[in-house]
Amino acid sequence: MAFKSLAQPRKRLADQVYEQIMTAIHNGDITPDDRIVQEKLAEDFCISRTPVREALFRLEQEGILTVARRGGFRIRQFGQDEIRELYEGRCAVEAFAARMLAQRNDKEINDQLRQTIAAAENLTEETVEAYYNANRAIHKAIVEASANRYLLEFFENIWNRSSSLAIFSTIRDTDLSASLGDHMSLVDAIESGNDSFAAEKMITHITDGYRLQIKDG
Amino acid sequence: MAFKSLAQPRKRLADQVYEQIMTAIHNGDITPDDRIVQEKLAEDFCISRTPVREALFRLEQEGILTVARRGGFRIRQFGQDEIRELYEGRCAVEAFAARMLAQRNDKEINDQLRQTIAAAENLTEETVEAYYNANRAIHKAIVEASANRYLLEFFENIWNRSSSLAIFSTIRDTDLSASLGDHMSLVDAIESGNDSFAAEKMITHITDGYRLQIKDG
DNA sequence: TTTACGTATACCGTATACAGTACTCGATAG
DNA sequence: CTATCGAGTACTGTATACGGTATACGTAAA
Repeated sequence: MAFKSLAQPRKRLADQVYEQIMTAIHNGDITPDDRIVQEKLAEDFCISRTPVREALFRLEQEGILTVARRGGFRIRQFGQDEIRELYEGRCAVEAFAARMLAQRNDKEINDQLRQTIAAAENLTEETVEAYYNANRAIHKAIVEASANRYLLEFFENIWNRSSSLAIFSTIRDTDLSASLGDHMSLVDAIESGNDSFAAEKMITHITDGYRLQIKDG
Repeated sequence: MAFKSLAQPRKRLADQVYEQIMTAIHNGDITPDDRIVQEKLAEDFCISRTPVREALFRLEQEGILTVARRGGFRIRQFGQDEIRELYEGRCAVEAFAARMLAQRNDKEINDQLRQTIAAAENLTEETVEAYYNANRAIHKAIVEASANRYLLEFFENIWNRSSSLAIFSTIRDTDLSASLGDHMSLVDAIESGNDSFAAEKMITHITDGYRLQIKDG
């Protein structure tokens, strides 16, 4: 007798609300101008305010929403300073991941990374959205390979904040190919086994992306 | 007419509960064996379950509490793997802070750091607790000096998890002086202006602490 | 027309109520 | 004595109710 377990862990409504808002932000269904109000949202979802409340607070704590005056929340906006700091945060996390990978220098992992990069860079459509997703997937793969749950947590923390503005993807089409092509050389650096070199390669890679970003804005 | 503003921003009960639990954990008033139950806690505080609930979820999200079976929460325990990963997380964050400081190489900041370190290392009592606080203060000062809110956020995130076990302070008395003395050389490294060197110096400093930690456990 | 003020309302925080789920533990059958 | 079942209970998640605070808005005075 082999039944599939249907015990779903923690099926709380708040989680679903959280997800829905997250994707709504990602799709642009919620813009930075919109004011998100507990009561209104609860009514839309046809549930009570309690779970909505919980989801909103979580999103606030993660820096995705911010309290609006007149009550309610808004999508958090970023000034140039904060964007720079986000990139610096990325450097800290991802450079150390690269460093760890270089120290380990595991052929299997490196090959796997190459495959992931190749697959991700093979864009079916050349939109900014597609580029963003590919770029994020590649960088996430690197952090995941480092096998450190905190690095991964911080990675997601940083990138999730950008979902509203797609901060890390505001790059003109002309720059796409150049930036994408650089990823393989990250693995080259890792494969050298020189951990400092790998870390610095990652930093310059991210910093290059930042330069394109500010040149655009 | 000059009255003091009594508008207190966001004076929610949940925040107070959060703080209380946090310090209770820090003081050891809540041990990892204790099971924290919403109803019970609400009764202790003489408030309803709603704000307690909110505080507990926040503590869970921050990785300080974890759901216990039979309901309720308990203090999150760490295996050796997770402790190593915490130290790696520290390396990522603090090494990059050191790197940024070396790049800036601002005499005023460096001098300020030296002063902070000297003040913190001047322990009035030679307890592990005192050592922990001094060490944390010093490292926090470095990250604060980097002036990056995300690095600081991650720093707090990591260190707060350790408050239960005081993970980062389980060092025998004999090692205290050695480990404390090393902090000034961190500033030396920053002052060299060589950013990679500063980063690596921080990594070895933290790794040394980790070695002491595992030798102890 | 502008300013001051009172009232309505929008929204929130907290308390309470209710229903469902998972564990405990004792009783009963083997 | 061990295993199975069922009632009780321990907690939770969600809904609802209530009171308070800040904003919006209309009205009257200058």
